[in-house]
Amino acid sequence: MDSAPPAPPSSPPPSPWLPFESRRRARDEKREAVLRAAVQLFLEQGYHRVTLNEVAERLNITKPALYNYFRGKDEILFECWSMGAELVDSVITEINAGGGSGLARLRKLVHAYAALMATDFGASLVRFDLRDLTERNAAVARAAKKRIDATFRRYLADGIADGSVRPCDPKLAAFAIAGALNWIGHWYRRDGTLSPTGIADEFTVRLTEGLATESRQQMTKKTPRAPRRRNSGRKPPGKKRTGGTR
Amino acid sequence: MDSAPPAPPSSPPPSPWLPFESRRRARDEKREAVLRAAVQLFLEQGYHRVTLNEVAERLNITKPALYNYFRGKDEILFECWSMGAELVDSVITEINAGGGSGLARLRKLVHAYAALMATDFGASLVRFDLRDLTERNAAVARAAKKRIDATFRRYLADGIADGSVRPCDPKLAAFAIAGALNWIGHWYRRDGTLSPTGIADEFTVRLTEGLATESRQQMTKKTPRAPRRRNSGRKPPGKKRTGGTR
DNA sequence: CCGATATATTACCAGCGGGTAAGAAAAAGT
DNA sequence: ACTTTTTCTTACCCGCTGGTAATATATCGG
Repeated sequence: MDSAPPAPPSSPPPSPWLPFESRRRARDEKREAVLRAAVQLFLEQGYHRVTLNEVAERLNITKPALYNYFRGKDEILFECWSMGAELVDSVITEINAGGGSGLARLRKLVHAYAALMATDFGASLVRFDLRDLTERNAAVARAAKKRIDATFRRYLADGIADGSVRPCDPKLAAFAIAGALNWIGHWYRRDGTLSPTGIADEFTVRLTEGLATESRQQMTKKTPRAPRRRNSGRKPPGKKRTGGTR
Repeated sequence: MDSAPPAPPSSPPPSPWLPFESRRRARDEKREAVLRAAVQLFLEQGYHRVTLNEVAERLNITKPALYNYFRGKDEILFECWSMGAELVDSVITEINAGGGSGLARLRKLVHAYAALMATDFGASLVRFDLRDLTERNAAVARAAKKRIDATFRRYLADGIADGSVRPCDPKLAAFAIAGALNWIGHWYRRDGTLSPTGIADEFTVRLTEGLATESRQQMTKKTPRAPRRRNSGRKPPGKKRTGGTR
C-alpha cells in the first residue's frame, strides 16, 4: 500500500515505453505498468476478450515483450489479483494492530474494503474468475479469500463476545456484509455520481446498523486518511508477496 | 407456434435424447433440456471454457444439432439468462399483486430473491457476463436488471413514505441489499450445509433489521414456496419472451 | 570501442472451437 | 410404399490468439 518511494524526480508518464524515449526504467516499474494496463483492460472487456496484443499495444510494445516479465496470460491475471489481495491484507493488518471492539474493527474493515472495491486492483479481487488461473495459483487465491472471510467472521464473533454486536450467525452475517461490499466492484463506475468515500461511509452505517447493540452507537468517524508514518515497525514495504507461482 | 400441449404423460428423464430411445418429444422440451444442460455447464466451468461439443455430448447429441434450436452459443447464454429473469419477474409481479407496507414487500422480495439465487437459472443472472451477448440481447438484459433494481428502490421508497422503513438513501440501500443477495449466487453450493430456505430466512432478517422503524417488527413469515412454473393463472405459458433476439 | 546481458521485434506455428455444408435418418404426411 | 419435412451426423473450414524461435537493438561494464 505505502511501499515503493513514489518516483525518482521526474514526471510519471502513463506508459514507460514512449515510442522512442528513454526506456531505461527499472524492471519492477515496467512490470507494474503491465499490470496496471492489464487490470484496466481485463475489467473493461473481460479477461477472455482481452488479447495480449492489446495489452502490449497499450504499452507501446509488442506481445512477446510481455514474456520478459510474465510467464503467460494467466500469470498476469494472477498478479493483478494479488495486488488487490495485498491491499486487503495490509488493511486487515493495520486494523488488527489497532484496538477497538469487534464492532469498531468491523466498521473499519467495511469502510476500507468498500473504498478498495472502487479501485482497479480491488475490483479485480471479485471480478476475475479464479478458474482462469493455474491450479497452483488458484489455491493461493482461495486461501487469501478464506483469510479475508475469516476476518469478517472473527470481528463479528469478537463483537458478539464483547457485547458490541447483537447475537447472530457470524457466518451468514459475514456473507451478507462481504456480499454487499463485493458487489460494489461490479457496479461502481468512476464516472458515476457516487464517490468512493461516500459509498464507504454509507455502507459502513447501512451494513452495521442492524448489528449494533445500541441503536445509535457512536460511529467512530476515524477515516484513516493518510496512514501516519507511525507503522514503521511492522510491515516492511519490501515485496511482501502473498505467495503463488507457476 | 405455442400449440404444444404441456407434455405427454410420461416420466421426464434428464435428457430426452437417450442413446437410441424414442426421440420424438416436443421441440420445446428439447430446447429446455439444452438450456438446463448448458446453464449447468456454464456455471460449473464458466462460459468460455465450455464448448458446444461438451453441451451436446451431455445430451447425447452432436454439436450441429444444437443449431436446430439456437442460432449460436451466445444465444444459448442469453436464453439461460432470460430464464432467470423470468423467474424474478414473476416473483415481482406476484408481490406487486399482493399488498403490504413497503417493508413487508421488500422482505418478501428479499426472501424470494435469496431462494432464487440458489437455483441454476437464478444464479445465471449474476454469474454470466453480459458482454458475451450480442449488443441487442445485452440491451434487453440491462433493461431487465434495471427493472429489478428499480423495484428494490421502489419498495424502499414506499417504505420510507409509509413509515415502515427508516429514512435512508434508497439507491445505496438497494445496492447494499441486492449486492448481498446477488453474492449468494457466487458462494452457494448445493452440497453445502446451508439450505436455500435457511439462507433466505436469515438474509431476510439480516438485511432489513437495520431498516425497520420498529426494532422487533413482526416478520411476516409467508414463504411463498418455490415460484412454480406453470402457474396456471397469470403468465400464459405461450412464449412470453422478455424480448431480445439476434 | 567492444563484448555480454537484458530487452524488444519480426515472423511464425499450432490448436482450439464456433460455425457451416451436404447428406443420412427419422417422423410425418398422403 | 413414396414423398416431404424435420432432425441429426459426418466432415470440414477458418480465424483467432497464446505461445515460441530466431534475431535485432539497447544498455552497461570495462
